[in-house]
Amino acid sequence: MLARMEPAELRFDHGDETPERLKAQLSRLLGMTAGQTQRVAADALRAVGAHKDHFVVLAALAEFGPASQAAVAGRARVYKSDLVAVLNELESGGWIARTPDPTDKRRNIITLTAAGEDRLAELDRILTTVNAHITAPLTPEERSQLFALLTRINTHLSQ
Amino acid sequence: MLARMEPAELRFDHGDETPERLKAQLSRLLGMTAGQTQRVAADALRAVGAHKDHFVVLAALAEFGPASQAAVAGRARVYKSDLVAVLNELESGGWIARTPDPTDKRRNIITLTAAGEDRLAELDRILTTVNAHITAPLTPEERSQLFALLTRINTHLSQ
DNA sequence: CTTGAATGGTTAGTCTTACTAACGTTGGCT
DNA sequence: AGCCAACGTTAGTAAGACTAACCATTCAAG
Repeated sequence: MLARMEPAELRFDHGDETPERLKAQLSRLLGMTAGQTQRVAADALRAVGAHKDHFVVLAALAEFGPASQAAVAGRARVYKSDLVAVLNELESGGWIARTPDPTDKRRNIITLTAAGEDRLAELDRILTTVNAHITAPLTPEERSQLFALLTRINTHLSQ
Repeated sequence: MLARMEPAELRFDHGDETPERLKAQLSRLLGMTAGQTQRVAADALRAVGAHKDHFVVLAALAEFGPASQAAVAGRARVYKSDLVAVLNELESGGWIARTPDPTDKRRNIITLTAAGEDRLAELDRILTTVNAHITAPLTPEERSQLFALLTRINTHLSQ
């Protein structure tokens, strides 16, 4: 039969081999497709030594300016405990600077460096390509349809 | 500010607090929405002491009949190493039986019990409810639209 | 036949990601 | 002065996805 076990293809439908009940589950289709896209995105970012938190944190800094780690954590939706490692990596890449806040000694001020802006542009470009690849089989209208449908579900499930 | 850190709301758009660049990423929207639905599904299943592999394995047995663990692993898309624990749980619930195959001493034959059919029906009912809840804000046409769009992407990303 | 390769079930372990808890320092409030 | 909350940091948990290796058995090829 087919008992090979490579990294698990996230193909939703394997035809005769897939139980019909599974083919009825939207949450399964959604999960597997999300898994595919995250794999593509993660691979593309890993190829340049980054991962998604790098992008998210750099974007938050670029759009809102220098901020404390707590503020960045809130905007980037990254746990403050996990942010520490991310900032360490970004700092050793020279993409951000971490300086103590003179007006509040508990805080660090995180600032995006010039190199950091370049890095963000690079990651942004990579992810734009990824998104284009993902939605390749869809027309522009279908893409915004999909975006709108997912947004409505997301909003709904956020109460 | 908003530095609260409960289980991370997977809301895609937090308005002013969300960097625009993130709002452009379909893969992020997809991932967060999938995360929401999986959380809802997992919670509902956990409430009756199950998780998604239980459903998937029971469904494979119901639709394809008794089979070896290897065959079940292939159909349910569960790693054979992880299947062991799943079958242990299902067995101690009385939902499946694991008997040695007389014609091939390497194999076990997994059969669904009558109680297992009931269990499958229960889990199926739960997940149907979950899917209805997830897609509550959509019209029936929109649901099949979403299903079709995701299917096309999924197929495309499976090569 | 016999021997080597492949299969089946199992155990163990890795890696990653999401998430929680606690701690020392500092600051705001009264 | 005293207390509580916020800040950054460290450590650790829990679950999921995945790999590797093992033994018993079966299969295929010479």
